[in-house]
Amino acid sequence: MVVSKQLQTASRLLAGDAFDSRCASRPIMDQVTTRWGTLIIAALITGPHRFSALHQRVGGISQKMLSQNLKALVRTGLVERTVEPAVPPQVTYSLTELGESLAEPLCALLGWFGANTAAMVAAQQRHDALAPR
Amino acid sequence: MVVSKQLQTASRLLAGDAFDSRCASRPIMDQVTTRWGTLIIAALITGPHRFSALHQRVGGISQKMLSQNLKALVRTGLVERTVEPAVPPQVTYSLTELGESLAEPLCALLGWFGANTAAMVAAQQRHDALAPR
DNA sequence: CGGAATCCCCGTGGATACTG
DNA sequence: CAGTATCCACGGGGATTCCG
Repeated sequence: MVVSKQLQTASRLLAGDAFDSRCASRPIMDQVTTRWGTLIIAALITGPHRFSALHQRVGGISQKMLSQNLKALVRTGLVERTVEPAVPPQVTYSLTELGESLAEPLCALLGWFGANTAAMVAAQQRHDALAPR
Repeated sequence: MVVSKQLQTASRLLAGDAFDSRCASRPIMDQVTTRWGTLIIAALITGPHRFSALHQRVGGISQKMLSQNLKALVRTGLVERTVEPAVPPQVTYSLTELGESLAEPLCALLGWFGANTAAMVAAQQRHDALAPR
């Protein structure tokens, strides 16, 4: 494979990092790559969203998980929370610069999933057919 | 932002997909982006690995989780399991072509984490300093 | 509207021990 | 060596209710 060349170098950069269980990136990675983190970031790419807008957009998430994840993302500096004093209260979430820079590779990943999900589902079915029960 | 242009189009491709809670990609994404999935794939980029090698390399993972994740990844068609008849038994795991194509965007993401973890940790500390307790 | 708080359940995931 | 099996604890995460 041609790609493996670049990939090997890329992975070596991480060898002493991400694979170490006591690495600082672990908890952060967990937070972002967790089920909802990815989708929330992705949802914010198109621009600022209000709480309820996100709630609808992400689909399937509970308010609890949404607010929880948002808080964590704000803390990590990926998302910015903006409160506009008004009645009723109006809160807007948007990506910080850091968050936008994350969105790039993240989008690539999501794009890959969009393109290859069908193949993977097929693989699963093939696999299940061979190993009944 | 200049990037937001491309990102918007990219995310729109997913709008009807990944954000729908009943989308087929959800469970698969969960499986890959789960805590260990990412690292296992990444570990396999440098080439085939045996079970125990992976166990050491990933660092912090239990055999249970490793074998469990590997089984799932094999089922999804991302990883191939090769048994060489020998005593003692010798099993090797390697990426399939599909798995390698996934590794590309995944590596980009891991690379981003490697480069930006420091900034995020700093952001967290800043945040925590402001909100005592 | 945008959450915080409480309750509760079930799955994830670790430790340990056993098998082929 | 490469797993599988069993037990068990913790916390992720959903539903509901209440607050500013």
